[in-house]
Amino acid sequence: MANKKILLVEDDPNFGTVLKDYLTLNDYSVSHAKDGLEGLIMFKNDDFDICILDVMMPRKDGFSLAKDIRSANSDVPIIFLTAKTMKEDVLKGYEVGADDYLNKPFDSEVLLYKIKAILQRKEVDSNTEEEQHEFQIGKFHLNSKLRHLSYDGEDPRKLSPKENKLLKMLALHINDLMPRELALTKIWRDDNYFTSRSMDVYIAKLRKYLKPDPSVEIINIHGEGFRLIVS
Amino acid sequence: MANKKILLVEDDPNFGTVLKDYLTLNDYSVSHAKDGLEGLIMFKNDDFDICILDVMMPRKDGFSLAKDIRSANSDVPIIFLTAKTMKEDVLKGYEVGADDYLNKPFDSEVLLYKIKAILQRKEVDSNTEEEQHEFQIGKFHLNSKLRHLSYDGEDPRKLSPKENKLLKMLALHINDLMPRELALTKIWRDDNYFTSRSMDVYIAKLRKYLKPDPSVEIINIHGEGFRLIVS
DNA sequence: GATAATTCTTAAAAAAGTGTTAAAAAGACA
DNA sequence: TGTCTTTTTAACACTTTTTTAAGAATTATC
Repeated sequence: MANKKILLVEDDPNFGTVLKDYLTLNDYSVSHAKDGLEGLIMFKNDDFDICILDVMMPRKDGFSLAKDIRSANSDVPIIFLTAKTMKEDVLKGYEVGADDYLNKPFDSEVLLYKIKAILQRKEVDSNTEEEQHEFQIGKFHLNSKLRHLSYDGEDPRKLSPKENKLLKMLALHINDLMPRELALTKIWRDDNYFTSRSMDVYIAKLRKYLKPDPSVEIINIHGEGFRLIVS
Repeated sequence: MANKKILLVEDDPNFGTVLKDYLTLNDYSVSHAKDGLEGLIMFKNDDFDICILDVMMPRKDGFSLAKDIRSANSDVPIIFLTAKTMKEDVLKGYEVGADDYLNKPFDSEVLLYKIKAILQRKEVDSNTEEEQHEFQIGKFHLNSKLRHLSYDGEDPRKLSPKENKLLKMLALHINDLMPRELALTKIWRDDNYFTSRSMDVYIAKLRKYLKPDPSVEIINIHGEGFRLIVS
C-alpha cells in the first residue's frame, strides 16, 4: 500500500522540518518546499494526495500558490496553516477552495486527523477516476487492476504488485523509452544502487513471463532505461 | 433547487435561536432541536443535508448523537460546535466521523463558508446514485438493509453490522477488486495494522457463510484487497 | 584491448501480508 | 446487573513479495 504523498510548503525552517519529520513518522511521504515558488515547481513535477500550505511566505504566499494549483486543474485537497486568526484570511482560504484550516500553534495530532478525514472523503472520487488498466502487449493481455497477465486467452498468471506496476509502466511507453529513473521514482520511490538492482531483477522476471511471444521483447538502453517492443 | 436542510442541535436557547435565524436568512431550511434526544428523533423523521451539533448538551451529548446518526447508516456531514478547545474532544469528533469542527465563539460567516464547502463536496457523490441494498451473489441473496443473507431461498442468516457492510462492499465490486483501503476507511474509519487484522477475521467469517455455494469465492489479491467472484 | 560502469541472472535471506482459531474486551439490552 | 452479541486483539502457521548478494556478461570509454 503506497504511502500518501503530502506537499508541505512552509518557510520557517525549524517548524517545517519538525512537521515534515512528524508526518513522515506517521507514514506519509512528505516533500517539503521552502516557499511558494518552490512549492509550485514541486507540485508540477509530482502527484500529491494533499497539500499543506503556510499562508504567509516570501516570494509567493499560500493563497497565491493555492490559486495556481487550482488553475492547474487540480482538485487536490488543501489545508492552510496560518499564524493568526484573521477572518478575512479564513474566508479567502475557503474561496480559493481550501478543504480545511488550522491556526498556529496547532496540535499536530489534530492535523493528522484532519489529513486522515480529508483523504477518506476523497477516496470515493479517486476510485471513480479513470485510469487505464487494460493493455494489449502482442499476444499478451495485462489487466493491471487485477494484476493478471494472460497469454493468448489462456488462464491468467498473477503478477506481484511491483511486477504489475513495472509492466504497466513499460506498456504505457510501449515501443518507446521508459526511463529507469521514472520507474524508480514512481514505483520504488527512491533512486539508488539497491533499488536499481531490484528493478533489474524484476525486468528479468518480466522477460521470463513474456517469453512465449517472440514478437514481444524488453530491451535495455544502456544507461537510459528500457523499451518494451512489439514487432 | 430546494433549500438545503440543516439539523441544528443546540441546547442554549438564545444562541440556538440566533444561529437558526442567521442560517435561515442565508437560505437554509433549519430544524432546531434543543437536546441530543430531540435531535435524534428529528433526524429519524426527516432527511437532512447537514448536521450541526453542539458537543455539550443534556440528555445526550453531541458525540453520542453523532454515533447514533452514523449507526443509522447515514453518512450525512456533521459539524461539531464546542465551547473549548479540548484536544480529546476534537480527536473524538474525528473518530466519530466529523466533517468539521468549530470552537465557540466562532464567526458565523466562517460557519457559512464551511457549510458551503462541505455541501459542495458532497454534491459530487450524492449525484452518483442512490443506494443499492439487494444483491444476488451466486445462490445467495443479500438484503443489506435487513442484514439478511439467505442461501437458495432458505431461511436467512442475520449478519452483524460489520459483516453486512463488508459483504455489501464486496458485492458492489463483484468480480472486481475491492481495495483493502476502501473497506478500512469506509467501514472501519481507520487504516492501520489492527483494523486490517480485524478485517481479515471478517473475511474468514464471510468465507464460512458463503461455503455452501462452491461457485462463490472471496479471493485475496496480495497487498491490494479482495475479490468476490462468482463463476 | 583494457578498464570501468552497467546490466543479467539465479538463489537465498528478509520482510510483508494473510488465514484461521480462540480468547478478551467492548457494547447492547433487558 | 448479568447475558448475549459484536468487535478487537493475540497467536501461530503459512504464503507471497521484495531485497540483497554474487558472479557472469555486456556495453561504453579511453
